[in-house]
Amino acid sequence: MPEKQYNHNEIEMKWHQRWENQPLYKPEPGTAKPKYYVLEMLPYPSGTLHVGHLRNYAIGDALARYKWMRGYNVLHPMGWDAFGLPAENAAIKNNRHPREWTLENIAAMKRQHNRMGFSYDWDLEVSTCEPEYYRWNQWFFLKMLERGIAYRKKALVNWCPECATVLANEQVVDGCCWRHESTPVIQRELEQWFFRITQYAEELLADIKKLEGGWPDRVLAMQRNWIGRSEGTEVDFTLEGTDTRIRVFTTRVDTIYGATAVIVAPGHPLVKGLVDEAGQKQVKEMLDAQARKDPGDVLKEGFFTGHYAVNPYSGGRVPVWIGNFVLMGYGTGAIMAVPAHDERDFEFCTQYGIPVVPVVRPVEGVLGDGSEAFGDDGILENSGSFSGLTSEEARAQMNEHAKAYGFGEKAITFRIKDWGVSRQRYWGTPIPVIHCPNDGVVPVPEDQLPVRLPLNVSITGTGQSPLENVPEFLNVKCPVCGGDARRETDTMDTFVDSSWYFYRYCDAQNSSAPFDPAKIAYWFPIDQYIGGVEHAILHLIYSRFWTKMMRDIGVVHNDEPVKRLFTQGMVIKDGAKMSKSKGNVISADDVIDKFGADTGRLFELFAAPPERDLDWTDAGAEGSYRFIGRVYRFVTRNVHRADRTSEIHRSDADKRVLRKLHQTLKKVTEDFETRWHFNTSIASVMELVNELYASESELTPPVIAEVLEKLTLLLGPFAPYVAEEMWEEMGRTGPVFKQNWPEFDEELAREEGAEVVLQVNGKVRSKVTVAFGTPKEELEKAALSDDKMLPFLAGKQVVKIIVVPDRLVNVVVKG
RNA sequence: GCCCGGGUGGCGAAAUCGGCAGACGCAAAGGACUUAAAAUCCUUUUUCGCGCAAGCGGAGUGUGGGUUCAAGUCCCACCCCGGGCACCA
Repeated sequence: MPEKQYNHNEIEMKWHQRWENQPLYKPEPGTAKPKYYVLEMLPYPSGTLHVGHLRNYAIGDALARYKWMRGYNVLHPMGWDAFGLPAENAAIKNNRHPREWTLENIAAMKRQHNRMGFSYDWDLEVSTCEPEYYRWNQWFFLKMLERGIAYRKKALVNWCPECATVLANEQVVDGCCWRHESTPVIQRELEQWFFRITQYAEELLADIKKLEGGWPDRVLAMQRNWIGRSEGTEVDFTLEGTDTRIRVFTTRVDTIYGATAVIVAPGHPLVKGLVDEAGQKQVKEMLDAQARKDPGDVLKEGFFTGHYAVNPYSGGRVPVWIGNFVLMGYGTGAIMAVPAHDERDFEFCTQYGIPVVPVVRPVEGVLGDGSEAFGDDGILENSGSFSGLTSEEARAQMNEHAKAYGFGEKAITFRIKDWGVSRQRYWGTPIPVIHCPNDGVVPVPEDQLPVRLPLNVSITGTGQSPLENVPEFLNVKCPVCGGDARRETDTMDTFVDSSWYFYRYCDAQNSSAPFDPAKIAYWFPIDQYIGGVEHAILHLIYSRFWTKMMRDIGVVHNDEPVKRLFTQGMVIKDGAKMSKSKGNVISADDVIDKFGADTGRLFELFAAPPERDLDWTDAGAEGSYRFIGRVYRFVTRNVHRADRTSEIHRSDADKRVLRKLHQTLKKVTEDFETRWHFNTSIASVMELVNELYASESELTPPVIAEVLEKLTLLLGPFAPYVAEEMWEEMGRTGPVFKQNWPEFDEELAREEGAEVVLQVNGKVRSKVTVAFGTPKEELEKAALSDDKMLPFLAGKQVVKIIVVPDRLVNVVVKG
């Protein structure tokens, strides 16, 4: 029978058409099978998928298919995050309504994903731009409002002039908006909605322990860093001649006798009362400069207020300064300056002639001899009754002291701040409250949810929320008093959407609750989440918070949403990250047209281990294409020879091929179970195919039958279209991923004999093949009498012989 | 500055527990098939030295030390690249 040439288009279109519009598989809740929830991070519908996305899904889908073949009950859903800004921008540009634009793009992306051959259950599709999704965002909002987790306050917030909206701290990158990397963020004082994520800071930090092993260390380190817990002391300095207290936060209360100034942030509430008009001006300039947060070194600047404060421990009198390097958003917004023991304070104080007073002597050395290092602990001196204590003892005692005398206490400070969720955009879930002149902030009653976005809105991109201009939306009756009231026009950050979308997947059609808790209890936590590292402190910290919040509300029972996280590497082109501005984006569509989805997927798994960055090269992809063609031709020209029932004794080639086959099965299975180094899995399948080509003519029918079947199953998770086609060529029916994963036979996989390396002083000189388990003495004897070994042993004294059975003999000689 | 990764042929990489460094692929060169080209198949390919050759020998995993019979792998110090955080008191 002649071989068939591999034509990716023909094969993929045929199966694509058969599979389209029907779920490839459906999860079966309630079976005895173990469950496996695998999920890739969801894309937003910009309409272009590139090979970076393809890689993300290729990893997830290979895993889903493998788990399915291993008999797991797999949940592998897909949905769409309707990111606000791209939708709004595109809508403005194309003069379209954002929601229409989004839905259209979602449809296009769905077709693309289908064409890539991914095994999603499309009945579970969730789009976060749908009113039904808004409903449950709003429902959660109201629950949080009841519990004080959602609250409103006037605050200095980050504002991106380009987006014309507020940004969360997590969305400010190098002082600029995360979407507009060259637009500096400015500070504005606005009335805003927040989620009290700080209430969970302690737990978010502590529970990182539960994620260790399942999440990459890098991500956990970033989260720890971001949460930024530090233990210290809050101490009140009294403003001289008044009762006013200036509270400072320090982690080094043991150095307080060396405090030679109190420095407050320019944004500190006390500043107004401390400085004159000229000073106010300076403060304002400082604030603006601080808001720009220019990356790099900012010069420390400040000025003396003319006031003094009293150190509660020493009774000493220190000047009160205003300093641009003190941040209102951290600690208490005021510090004590200890120039002898803090590098930053030193820099500031020496500049303005503020004295430097060392009070902690290093364990070795004399105080004031220059040996005291800035940050180091030591022994206290010149510190009143605390002198002589170690820094650690002193901190403990001084904390007690402050508490006893009522001027301070031990304090824990976090770097993470509450999550500002207000956005002045059209897009996003409307915040479900009403402002009434009589009743204040009134929640929208639950039975009136969802508050929908109006469709007759004009998107101008001028910066003001477009909702302000829609009277039908804006003007409502107060649910309490029935009088005229105003609807809230802020919408929620779309990171709210992505914080819990994976819960909704478990019960996507539920119209009476966000989801059925019983279904969550079955599927959660997510067994494997796959995505880019760029969400380490955005999406991944928000969704951890959201899970804990939902647990406290009582709708879920798990503490963490994701058991294992995998962060795949980026796809690089010509040494640079793909981006539109560089013009080096490889679109997934182009790859599929040229090489096919199978080749694209296979190459991306083969070219590098999945966690590492990977260089896209067309030449490399061609190699994977050739490989698929090589397999396909082998299968089609040999399929007629396959005969499982014929009884022919095995040739040497049979034995070789069977051994290689079972070694490959073992290797691929182990890679799936442990490391996910699919590059080596695929390399071993290539080795198998090379062996098949070398032995082709000598193979007997039963071995051909076994090898064709198992080779096809092996390729199923990586190249599903061609696997399906070959399965059909073999006269088999039913989707490949519904077959059982082929088990390997340890006996067949074993080499006939052990190849033992013979070394002299650690250098390989010869090799011998022996039966497995050959005793040490015999190996020694073989080594000492081996032809190639003899020249290196002649005239030398044998000092020692190391024997590792079945592996190696090392003869150590001297002289 | 602090915290994570990483550094191996011309290139992407492999070596999973301290035991043959460079699997597999790309690129390159040569050959077979072909009127020819493409496609395909086969061979060679870390590097240096010796040899007509099969082969033989030396060096080699960022640098310098160390542990060990044996180090890409473990320990110490350093250099370089990538990423994250950074007046966080």
